[in-house]
Amino acid sequence: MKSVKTSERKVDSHRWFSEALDQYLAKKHLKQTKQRQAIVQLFLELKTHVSAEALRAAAQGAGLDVGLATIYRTLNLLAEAGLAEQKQFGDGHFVYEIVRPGAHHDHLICLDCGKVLEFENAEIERLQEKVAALHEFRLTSHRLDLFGHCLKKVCANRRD
Amino acid sequence: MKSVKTSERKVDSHRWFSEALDQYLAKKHLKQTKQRQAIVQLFLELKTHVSAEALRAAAQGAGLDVGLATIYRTLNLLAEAGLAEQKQFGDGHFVYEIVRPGAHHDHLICLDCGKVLEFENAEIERLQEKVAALHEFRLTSHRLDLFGHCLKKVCANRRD
DNA sequence: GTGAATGCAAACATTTTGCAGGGTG
DNA sequence: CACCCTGCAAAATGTTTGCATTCAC
Repeated sequence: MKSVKTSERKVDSHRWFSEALDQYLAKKHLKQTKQRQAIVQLFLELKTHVSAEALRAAAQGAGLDVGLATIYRTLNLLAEAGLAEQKQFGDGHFVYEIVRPGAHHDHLICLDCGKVLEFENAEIERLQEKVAALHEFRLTSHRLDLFGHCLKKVCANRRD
Repeated sequence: MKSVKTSERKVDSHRWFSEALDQYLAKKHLKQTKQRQAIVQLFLELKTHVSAEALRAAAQGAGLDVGLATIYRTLNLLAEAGLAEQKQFGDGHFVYEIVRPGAHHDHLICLDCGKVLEFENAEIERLQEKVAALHEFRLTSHRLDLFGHCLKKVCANRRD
């Protein structure tokens, strides 16, 4: 069994996404376009908590000129396809995040440097189900954000 | 030891809030006004997850004509004073909630009828601290929202 | 009487929508 | 060649701000 080259493996790690998208587009009789591909590509590269503005900036940096409206439309499309999730942290604007099937995580946010770490905790999730059952709820999703200060030296604006 | 009358007890249950606000206003050399008192009163009566719009409607229902700007300014004042918290559930607009000292709770939100239940779970909070410690974070706050469908008959739009 | 609060309207920031023209299946 | 997609600009939404007037201390 031979190992694949790094460049190929990187492509592979995104392939499932493109395939899932193609499938969705076909099912809905929607079309593949240059802009859509570019946005998706950039979205996959930036990979975490991307805002529409950040994507537009990235697109311009890559020499592409994509309208903001198209970016919003594409992100909403991805959200409808279940491939991305719209989130909002403290302030009032949206960021988008790739949804990997079966992979859920929560967030740990540094109030000093704005860094966002992801974590998973099965026990917390189990307790959430317990709480929901107690109140006669059937859970479909949840959001858990922990806010605080990261104590590492790397924090750009640490207060000590 | 005599029991107080219900009406008195209700006033009492809000008194700490008004006193804390008075104290804050005095400290900051700010003023007490008719509108501020009215908004705070309505806020306390509506008590959970109030939007600026809802407060304006309540004010109009009570015969008062308060500008939306004043409502926003008052709510932001309460937030600065640490007496209210600005939150956002799924959609992109703010709701405000009274902060009782030392009383924290999380939310259970029905996606069908929009109802919001509050709950507390000490064990989940303990696990959060554990997660934070693991990543070298000092927590200052958190947000946990559970989304789902309430299974009770009372849900206005239940899907079954 | 000084400085803060109000109401209105205009400004703002972010996201959505309508429309004419261009591109994809 | 039908229909979707794009880009632009205008609209919509929710919140904030500037300014003249009114009000609380």
